Amino acid sequence: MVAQSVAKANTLAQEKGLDHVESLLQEEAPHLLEGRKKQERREGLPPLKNTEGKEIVLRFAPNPNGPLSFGHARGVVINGTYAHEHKGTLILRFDDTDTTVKPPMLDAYEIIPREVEWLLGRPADRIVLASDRIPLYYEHAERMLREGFGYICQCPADDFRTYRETKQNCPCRDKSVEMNVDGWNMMLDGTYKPGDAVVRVKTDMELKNPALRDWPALRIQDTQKNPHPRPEIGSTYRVWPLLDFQSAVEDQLQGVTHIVRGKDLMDSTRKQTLLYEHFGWNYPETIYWGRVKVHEWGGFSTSKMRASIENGEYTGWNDPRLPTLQGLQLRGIQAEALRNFWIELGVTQKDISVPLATLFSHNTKGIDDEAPRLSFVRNPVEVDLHGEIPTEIEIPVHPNHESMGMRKISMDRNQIMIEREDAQHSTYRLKEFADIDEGGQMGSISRSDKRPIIHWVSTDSSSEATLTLPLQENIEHIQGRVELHNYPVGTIVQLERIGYAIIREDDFLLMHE
RNA sequence: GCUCGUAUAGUGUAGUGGCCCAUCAUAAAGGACUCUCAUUCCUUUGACCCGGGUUCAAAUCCCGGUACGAGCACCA
Repeated sequence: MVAQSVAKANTLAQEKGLDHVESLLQEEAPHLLEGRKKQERREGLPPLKNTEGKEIVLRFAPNPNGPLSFGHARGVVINGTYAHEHKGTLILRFDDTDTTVKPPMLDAYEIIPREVEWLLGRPADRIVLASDRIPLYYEHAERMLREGFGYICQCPADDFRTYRETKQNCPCRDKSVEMNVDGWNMMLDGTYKPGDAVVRVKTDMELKNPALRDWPALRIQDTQKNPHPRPEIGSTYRVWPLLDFQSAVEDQLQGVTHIVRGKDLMDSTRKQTLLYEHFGWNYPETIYWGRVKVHEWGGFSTSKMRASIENGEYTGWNDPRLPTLQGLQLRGIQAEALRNFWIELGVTQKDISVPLATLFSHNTKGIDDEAPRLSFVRNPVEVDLHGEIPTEIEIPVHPNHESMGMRKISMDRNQIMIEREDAQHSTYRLKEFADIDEGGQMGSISRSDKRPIIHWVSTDSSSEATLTLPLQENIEHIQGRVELHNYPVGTIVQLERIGYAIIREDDFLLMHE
């Protein structure tokens, strides 16, 4: 029956078109047509679930062990954009609870908020430092012990690994509340040394996912040897929460409603959800993104970069070869380009690899209209001109915007410089000036044929200059001549037929084509 | 090994059972405009991982395979 009617409808649609069927339906059963509107392509970020009737709170939580990098920008942009779209709150939280493996960098506490503001065009709504909130985490740890869903484990890490793998309960698991409280105090007062004891969350050793079995929540660090870099914290605390515990408790304390994080933290979500169940809390709505690799950059990590900078491989965090926000900023990448780039990639869980060209194309859109044109001649060759050479030539600053005025070029010496490669041509046209015939003989002022158009500088109106190309591993410097200008350092210009570049103290830094 | 996740044009992305011989961007190729290899505009090329199943109907749901990635740290 159904099959027959559907077949009939389909033939009808094929013969007379879909519109015909629709009009028939319109007459016979208009209610079926509702909600059948052609779906528009979704723009921007996927909608957040579960947003009704509450103030939306998101957070971006980096380890302040260095300035922000390209990858961090995703966290800032996605969380910041969601917060903005929902008129909600963006928290910038420093997860600075490790003083040994990835110790925080003091400067980062100042730098990161500025970088977030640059990237979003507005500051984070609230800044939270985990290291300021240790007593709060202690309170929750104690509650965990008193209510029996946490315990002090004194097994060596290796032993516990075996228990986890073989689904055996660790002997410490059955300690009484009193023993656990005693153990906790011994962790706090220094009786236990780093490695002697940890606080674990009691989950279930039979859990299918080994990562979730009685996971560690707090441990002891030697803060005499490795003090926290913040002077006000220093060696104050010996017991420190691990990420999963600190983050989970802090999200609850801050009223975080939505978490957007990398899918490498999926098991963290599960661990933390188990903890939330113990506490009787509701875990925030969580979405994930996959790994992003940039084709041109290998695997940089903050700690690796820090080491490479310290041993002199790079000039600093703002080295243009580095995928740091500072490096990118120095290369003339606009915050808006970064925002558009990350929003376009969205929040899929796919692991992706993107070419830098995608970022550059966003950047070009933002800078082209305002970038004055300038001629830079690489490997210059002198050419003496003959004929009736005007003493001054005017060229527009920007071909699409007359309002940006003219560049005046003085030709007193009748000598120009062109690129060695262009000098191969026997005849050519000097852009915005005149045709040149063999031997530097000046020809027609108006364009007379299809000879190649090349850029050039007047020897009088140009100066020595260096163009710097930041490549993957090394930096290339090209000597040349640039036409005289008085743009300040930091101006983004377009070097004709080369690409966009940013003016620095001593050179031009090529950004991209 | 155990556990979890993802698979749509070269690269990203839209799509949640009929609107889809599949969207948009970027890249590539060609063209228009232009005294730049820029900008802008136009055109073309190009994809649902494989195999089963469910269904009248599958990119979409289910199962299996394959590939890739992640977690199993007293790092974040």
